[in-house]
Amino acid sequence: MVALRASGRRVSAARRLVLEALYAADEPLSAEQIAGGLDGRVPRSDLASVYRNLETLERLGLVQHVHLGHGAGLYMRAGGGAREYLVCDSCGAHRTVEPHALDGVRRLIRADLGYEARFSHFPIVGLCRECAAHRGGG
Amino acid sequence: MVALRASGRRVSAARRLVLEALYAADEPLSAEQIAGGLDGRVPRSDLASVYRNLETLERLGLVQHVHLGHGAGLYMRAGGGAREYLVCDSCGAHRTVEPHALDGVRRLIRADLGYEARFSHFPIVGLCRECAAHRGGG
DNA sequence: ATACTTGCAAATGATTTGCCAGTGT
DNA sequence: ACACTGGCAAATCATTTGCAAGTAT
Repeated sequence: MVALRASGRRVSAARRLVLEALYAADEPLSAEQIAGGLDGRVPRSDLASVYRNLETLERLGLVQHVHLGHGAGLYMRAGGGAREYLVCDSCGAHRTVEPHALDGVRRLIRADLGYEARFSHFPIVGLCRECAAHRGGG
Repeated sequence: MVALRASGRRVSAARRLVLEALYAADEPLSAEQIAGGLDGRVPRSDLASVYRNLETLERLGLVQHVHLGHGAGLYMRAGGGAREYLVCDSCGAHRTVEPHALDGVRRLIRADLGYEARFSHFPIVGLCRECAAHRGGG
């Protein structure tokens, strides 16, 4: 909230709603879930406003989003609670890992390719151990 | 084409168009580019048909697609000519690498996380060497 | 001849934009 | 008071689907 005020933006009810939803969730949420419109509930904020606010908050570095597959983007708080994702191409399962679990991988990518890799926007896609065992290379 | 016939599908002009476009291109193409409708040209095949054919060809393993950012999916031939992608979050540049350039990374991911990673559907996103040098961690 | 395919139109899903009324500071 | 915001409707973009007519085998 401080960051919002500092940037000259206002702290409105709709923005509170977005931030509270993201801080309460232990999974990344779609814009529609954040609006409150899923599970047959009546949306507590307009979808368009949610998207606008997510964009604002993302620009301020308070929020980030991932694309786990072909569906809607999923939003989560940035910083402390952020996770990185692995999704299985075969069974569709997705699993989160703490950022430091990928530190070695990032280091190797930096050494091999000169890239400072982030796995926060797109997940690492592949075969999980079980599916790889069952189907081999795919 | 052989694979098409073998699967009971037909070899139509529209399918030839898709495959020829993908084999001729040295960059992955959007469905719209494949249809021929970009650059003010008149499409030579309907977009819906292109999408249907891309899906068919992808299911047969002849084609694959990537999402380099938020825009349309980009299609390329699978197998021999396929590349993997690195995109820079900061300058937007994207660069392709031969699949084996990521073998070491894949090996490490297998060892650390038990995943058989593929970087063919989503790129590795991060900061390229230049942007990392200019802006640090981001 | 028959099942697979196409083009065209309309539907869908996600996200964005225009506009005017409402509200935080 | 005034610029920033929210809600609502309509627009946009990428992709999918229904259907009748066309075509590869």
